[in-house]
Amino acid sequence: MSQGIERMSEAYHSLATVALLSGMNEAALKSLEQRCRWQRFRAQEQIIDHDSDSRDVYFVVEGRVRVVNFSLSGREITFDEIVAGRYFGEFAALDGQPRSANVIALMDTLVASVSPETFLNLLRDNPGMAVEVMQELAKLIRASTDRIMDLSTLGAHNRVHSELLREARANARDDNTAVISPIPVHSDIASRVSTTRETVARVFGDLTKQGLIKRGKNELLVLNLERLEQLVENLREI
Amino acid sequence: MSQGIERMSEAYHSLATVALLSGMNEAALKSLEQRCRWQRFRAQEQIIDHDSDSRDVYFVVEGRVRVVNFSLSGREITFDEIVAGRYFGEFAALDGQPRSANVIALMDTLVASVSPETFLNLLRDNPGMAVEVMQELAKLIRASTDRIMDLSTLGAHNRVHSELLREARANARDDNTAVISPIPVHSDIASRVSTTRETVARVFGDLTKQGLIKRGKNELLVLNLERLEQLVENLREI
DNA sequence: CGCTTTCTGTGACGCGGGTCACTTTGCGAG
DNA sequence: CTCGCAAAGTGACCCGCGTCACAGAAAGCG
Repeated sequence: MSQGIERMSEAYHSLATVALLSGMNEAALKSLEQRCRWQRFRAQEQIIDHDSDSRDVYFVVEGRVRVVNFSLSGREITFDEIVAGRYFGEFAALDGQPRSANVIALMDTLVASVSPETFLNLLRDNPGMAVEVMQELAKLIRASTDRIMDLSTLGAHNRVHSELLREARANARDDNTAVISPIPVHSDIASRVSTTRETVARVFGDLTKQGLIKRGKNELLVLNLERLEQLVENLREI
Repeated sequence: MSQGIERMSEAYHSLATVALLSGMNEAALKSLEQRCRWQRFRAQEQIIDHDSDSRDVYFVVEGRVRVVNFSLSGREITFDEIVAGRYFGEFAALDGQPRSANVIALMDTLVASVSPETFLNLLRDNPGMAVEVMQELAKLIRASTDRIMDLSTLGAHNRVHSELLREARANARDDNTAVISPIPVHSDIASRVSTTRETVARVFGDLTKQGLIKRGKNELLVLNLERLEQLVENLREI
């Protein structure tokens, strides 16, 4: 139902930017490129629907996508974001079960998809690739267990702190500050840590008052990374 | 620090009951059996500590183990239980990262462990096995995302309902009832759905009053599976 | 450049459920 | 049988945070 629009299949592009496939030789890669279905999605377009029965694996060649689910009450839960060079949709291909979530393009995005058979053959022929996929899966599980721990033991405010800290660490500078850019939208953060937009706004307000963060023009400044870390640490201990 | 007790290494047993290894020929299996470290743990003994730096993979040959984590406040979060014939500890072996959780024996348990190198070689030599591991990992991720959804969208009471329903479905009979045996300990359920013992007791009390469940001598009777299902469905919709 | 839409910031309210503090029940050992 | 310890009930309290309801601020867009 979701993909009513007739979608033009693009000319072949290169899969050279896909990290998982970097071990393949040129010929094999070319051949794979031709067996791919190439599609372009615009921002907000849905690439995978939770209850469709496709099993294809997608490589993100350009753009960025978000993996989300919705509760029946409409609450949006974000699971992951996948950038160019990475892939998604492998669970269904691996175990043949229905899709576990929706995938939505966050911007204009170019993807190449392969059938589950193609994907599995790829893994059989390239054991190193199989190991890489397993490592990726292990990483996802670790992230999930961390999130379950957070949801089970932290309050909503502390989850926002810890999410902010994650972002900040990824953009840390060496002077105990960090610049997060562009400024994250409150409701996105809320959806990542399972709380409400309002709670995120309140927490950010508090942190601003305490001089820990500051809104810039197009960026969020974390002024004291260390204090933020302590904040998260301490609240875990209570 | 945790494993102070000098642990007798057992004589070699058979790995024939381990599903993952069922594709191996007899000779290879024998050889693997000899390269294993065989250990027996008594109930409540810790097999893997969250912050030890071992990377071994364990096959459960006899018994049953539980995968748990503790918040700094002492709250216990149960992630999984692994029965004889299955395995655990593969994340650390796959990605070389520290252990993601603790593993504790629930009863007298016999395990066989292999080094990460041995495990990875096994996967390289048996592509089918690699696929099986990937499927298993995918299954774990699916379970995790479900749990994250539950934690994010359901109240504590409903999470207990849905956990009870899961148990009941696994032991359903064809007359719309189910028998869960032995009776699950309230605090265990609480740890599985991230709530408190008290809340589980209250929910069970309510369900008993409503005639949905009943405590037997050594079993818990679910008297109306359908009504229980509706209960969970409806509460999801609100 | 004004107009609409999407974000943000805050106050007030209410209730779900965690916490504490006991009591009661159940069970296995002696 | 009864003692003792673990598990199960249950009431009272109370506070975190989700919900509702607006009022500003920004940011697209025609």
